[in-house]
Amino acid sequence: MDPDAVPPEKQREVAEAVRKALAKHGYARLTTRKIAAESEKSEAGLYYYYDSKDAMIAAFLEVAADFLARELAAVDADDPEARLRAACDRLFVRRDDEELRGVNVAVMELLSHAPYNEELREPLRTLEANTLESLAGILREGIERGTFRDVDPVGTAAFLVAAGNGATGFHLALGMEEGGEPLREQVADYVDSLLADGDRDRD
Amino acid sequence: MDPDAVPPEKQREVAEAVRKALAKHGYARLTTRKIAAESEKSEAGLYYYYDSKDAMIAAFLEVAADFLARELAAVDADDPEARLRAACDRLFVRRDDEELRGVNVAVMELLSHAPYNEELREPLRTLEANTLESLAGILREGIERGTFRDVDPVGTAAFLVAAGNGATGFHLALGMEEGGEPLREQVADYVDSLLADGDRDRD
DNA sequence: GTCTATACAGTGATAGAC
DNA sequence: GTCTATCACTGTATAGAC
Repeated sequence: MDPDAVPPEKQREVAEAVRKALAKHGYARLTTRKIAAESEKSEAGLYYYYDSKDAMIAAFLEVAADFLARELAAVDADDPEARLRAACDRLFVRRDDEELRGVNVAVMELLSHAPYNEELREPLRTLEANTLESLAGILREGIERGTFRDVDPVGTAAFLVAAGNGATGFHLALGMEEGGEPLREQVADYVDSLLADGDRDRD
Repeated sequence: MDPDAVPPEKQREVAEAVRKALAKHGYARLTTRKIAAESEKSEAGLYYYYDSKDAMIAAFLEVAADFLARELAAVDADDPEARLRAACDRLFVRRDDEELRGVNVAVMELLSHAPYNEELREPLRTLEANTLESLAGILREGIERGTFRDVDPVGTAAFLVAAGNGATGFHLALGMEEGGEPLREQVADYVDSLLADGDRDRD
């Protein structure tokens, strides 16, 4: 079936099953059987809506991207500095947040496999590009208002996204505890370094 | 066979075959047949030295960790700032470096799968811990000498490692071009922000 | 639409010849 | 030590009943 023809309710169901299966087994060990086990449907039932396993995963990525975009957009502070800090807070996922943790690690595994899987590459790019653009937008506004120094908004946003993704691998996937609760201090420090000179207070 | 009993020459051969196979197919699609195809041996030949596919991958990780550790230690500048910049240069792999690119993306994929694979977790932790300790050592020395501000060496090193890993996923695996050649400007800027106040020059 | 049953290819790993 | 042949199993995807 054409992915766009799948009823939204069914897409959400499949995406949720894929999410649970990924959190339990990881992408490299993901099978259609395991997806079905997390769903109300049988394997064949899943194939009624999706033509392949990859299509099911792509459906999950689409839902995840929407979710993340909504979360980043929901920060309603007016101050660009506060908005950037809130966005970072969301990007650097806490160890105890079971659900986000599973999703973020799964996205990292899919992302690392993107060079070998054309079908998943585009949805992953979209997800990352959304996040990047959210941060870049906040930075752009802050630069205009004089809150931030005159940095490259997109490059700086990319640096933060990369650090967030890497922290997911380092702290959540590998379980490395170095640097305490995922780099919150370092991120705060980095955001400090972006502030316009007048606004900066460092001890 | 006990992994420690494998002759070093044979381990290097298998590790090299695993590296090539990973670069071509990624971890999720890695098979013992594909490893054998990149080696001079047959599948059964590989099993003479290693008891399982995971053991072959662990052998690759061990070799990769040694290689990376040697490269980071080889930076022979005396100045901590120069050493940190050289280490970052190595951590943020360039798009055109085919070989390192393959290795780094492969390590990222394995790392993201670590929660689901006990056998690979420890070698991966060792690899990352080595890198972390290299950077932390440089930072510690620089702080003592007054080159760097009094930051947390391990936390700061973790932030840099995370950013480097994330950049691998973002730029090398996904092929996102945002921020130009993998974040070199942003990294340089971040290192600037670590310099002790007296040493800093910003425009 | 959803199921059970199944086709058919490929998987990790082993046996046994050389 | 290294090979060819092979095993038992699991993988994705489809057929056809309901």
